[in-house]
Amino acid sequence: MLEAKLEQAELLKKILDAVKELVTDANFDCSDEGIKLQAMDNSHVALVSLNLAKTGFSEYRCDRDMSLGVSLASLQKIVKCAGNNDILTLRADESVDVLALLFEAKHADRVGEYEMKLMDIDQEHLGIPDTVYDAEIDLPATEFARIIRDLKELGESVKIEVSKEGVRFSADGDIGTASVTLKPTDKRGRRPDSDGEDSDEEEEQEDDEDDEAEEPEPKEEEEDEDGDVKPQIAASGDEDDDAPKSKGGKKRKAVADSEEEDGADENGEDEPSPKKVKKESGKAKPAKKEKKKAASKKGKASSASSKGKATKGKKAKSGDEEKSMDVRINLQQAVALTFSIKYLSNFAKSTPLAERVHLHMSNEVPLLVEYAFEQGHIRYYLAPKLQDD
Amino acid sequence: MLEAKLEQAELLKKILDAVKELVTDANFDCSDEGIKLQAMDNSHVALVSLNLAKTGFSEYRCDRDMSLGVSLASLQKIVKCAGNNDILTLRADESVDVLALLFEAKHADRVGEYEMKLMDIDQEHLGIPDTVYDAEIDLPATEFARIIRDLKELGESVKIEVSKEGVRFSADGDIGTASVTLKPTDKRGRRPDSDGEDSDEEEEQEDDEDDEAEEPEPKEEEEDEDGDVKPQIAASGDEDDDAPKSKGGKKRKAVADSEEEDGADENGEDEPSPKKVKKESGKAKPAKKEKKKAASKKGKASSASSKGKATKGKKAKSGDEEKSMDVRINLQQAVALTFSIKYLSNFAKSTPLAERVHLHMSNEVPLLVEYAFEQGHIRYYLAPKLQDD
DNA sequence: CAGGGCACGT
DNA sequence: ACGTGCCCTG
Repeated sequence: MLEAKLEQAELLKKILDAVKELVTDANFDCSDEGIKLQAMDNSHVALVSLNLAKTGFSEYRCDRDMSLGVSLASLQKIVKCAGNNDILTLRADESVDVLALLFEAKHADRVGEYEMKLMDIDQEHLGIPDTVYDAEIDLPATEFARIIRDLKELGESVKIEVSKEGVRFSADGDIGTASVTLKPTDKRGRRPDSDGEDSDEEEEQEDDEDDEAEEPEPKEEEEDEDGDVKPQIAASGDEDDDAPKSKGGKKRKAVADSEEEDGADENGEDEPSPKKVKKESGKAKPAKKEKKKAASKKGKASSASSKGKATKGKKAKSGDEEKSMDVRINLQQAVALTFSIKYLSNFAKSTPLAERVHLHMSNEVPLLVEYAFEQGHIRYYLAPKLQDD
Repeated sequence: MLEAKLEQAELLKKILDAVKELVTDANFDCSDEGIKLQAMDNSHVALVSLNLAKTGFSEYRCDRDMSLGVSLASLQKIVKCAGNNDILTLRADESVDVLALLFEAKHADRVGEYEMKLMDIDQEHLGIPDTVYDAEIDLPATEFARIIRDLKELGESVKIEVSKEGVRFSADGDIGTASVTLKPTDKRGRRPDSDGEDSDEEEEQEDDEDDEAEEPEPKEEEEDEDGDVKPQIAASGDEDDDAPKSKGGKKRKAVADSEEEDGADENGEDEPSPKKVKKESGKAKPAKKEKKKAASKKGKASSASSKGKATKGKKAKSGDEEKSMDVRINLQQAVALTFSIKYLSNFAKSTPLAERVHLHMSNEVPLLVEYAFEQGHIRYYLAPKLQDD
């Protein structure tokens, strides 16, 4: 029996928008860790890996591992029936032949119940090799999307070159050549913008304990970002992509942290309670509600924007890194790889899911493009083209 | 070697939007005067003449005249990769087989470098005959666009009739007939602020100072407007690029005259126009405020205003008249001509480039439609249809 | 001014 | 699916 409650149906909408063109049918693998989806794209060139952590749900229960074979198009049709701010509950029983979806408007008095037939999909669960990446680039997702969109006009392949000086995306085609160069923002983790906001909140220390102090370090905030994070990121990219083991501090903090803290503060409330209100002031999740009214019309927005501000309380750094326009490059070794723009363009459809995107590259190895969000992440892998000239 | 820097990439975007449907490939003729483009439209019916003055660039250098054969579609693709506010630099070396474009975001750290292959286009450089136009109409570009757009729905041809009373655009087709009449705004530039939309040509009875009686002014203004003001309208069309030859002759009235007047305003008048001075003062004072308000509401406004000073550097008043919603008609002789709406509709794509458009007409002679902006202008020429019934 | 949503049309 | 135009918001 699976029962998972998502506070905002919008998340699922965005995920489906992001992935549906790459993958039309896939298994949602549910375990007590959360829900994962892993699949090759239809042309078997790229790999998509979605992870929704248990902690990303306001309620989560999965008695037994189960694989739900879903037609993404069908699921999308149904999910579109939910309001962006509806509370979405997924439910499946042992039979695994049907997925029930429940949409509840926040103000109640409107309930949608849907059932979707499931299908059998034989899933080739390919392990993703552990890789230590030579270059990691952390940039605004919109910037990445823009570059890819632009270059797509001129050619079919992008060459991505990373060096100390910056990242250079280039393409050429019939009409000419193009290149866009991004210079890294100041090396240090310093964020140029006003981090003042985050200060207002409570314990930044808290995260330490969550982290398990795997990395003993004094000034975690900036450090982890620039310094120690990269190995972790790579590590987390292993086959089960988010193995609970030694996950990167950064992600964990952003997600688990907030959740746990939530519970801690209020003694593990799973559901909305009056007290929550108080917490909300500081919390990320709550903030969304506020947003909602504003967002109601727009439909989108809330998550990302609220994140930046609302999240700040906890990991100041996490909030910051999410919102800034910085370009960060972490480089072990210069890298130059060529990829099919078409796929990158598809990956970029995940832009609405996160403020920033992380590119991980090593020569000769598939590129990893990651969009991390509060409840989990989407990762894409794409093998480079051979001719890197 | 050509190197030209445009402060706002947006200008080039707009130009390409405006022209690309009429002309798909054309030579950009670069000289130390600036950059010009002249071409027949694809069906060889209309003529397009673009002029970007050297002074329109924040930096301009052209050692040697050169003709860059450009595919406008390709150029547009590339220019779309620039942000509207990016600084755009065009560069071409002697080889003239490639045009380099550099886009720099104002805040830096993002640089786009593009190269476009050039082509050989044998250009028939047709001289544009000097013409003294019998009728000149100066009206808001949006108004013109609106009329053309509306009439296009009903027929394929527009008849444009200009008389003392105003301009009348009419068309007819299967479903019926249509006509829009614009009455010239009150002589001295009075403008009713209350005009609702551009759509309706308001037949204001504002002959008097209805707007703001606050300004009691001598009648002479009106007359002089009628009498000698028209030259001013012409004046806004700067010295002509298109027909550099013998402007002296017939053109003198429309063009040369205006030039002189320019000077006249500043110092002494070359030609008798005693009232002129007075007129200016009159104009300047009363209506100004109102107009401004109206313009702001429209939203576009500002940009073109600069033209006034850049182009002519005349009085402040000129700036004012540029942004107003006034319709000015300068008439030597009544004119009635018929044109293909399709072309006018294409010309109207230049609307984003300027607040106002100037129509110059004489019987039996091609219509000249001009959009003047800070950095230069675009002119279109279109021969009338024969049946002027 | 830029970005994002939305409805539209190709 | 994608590009476009329009409107609104930050």
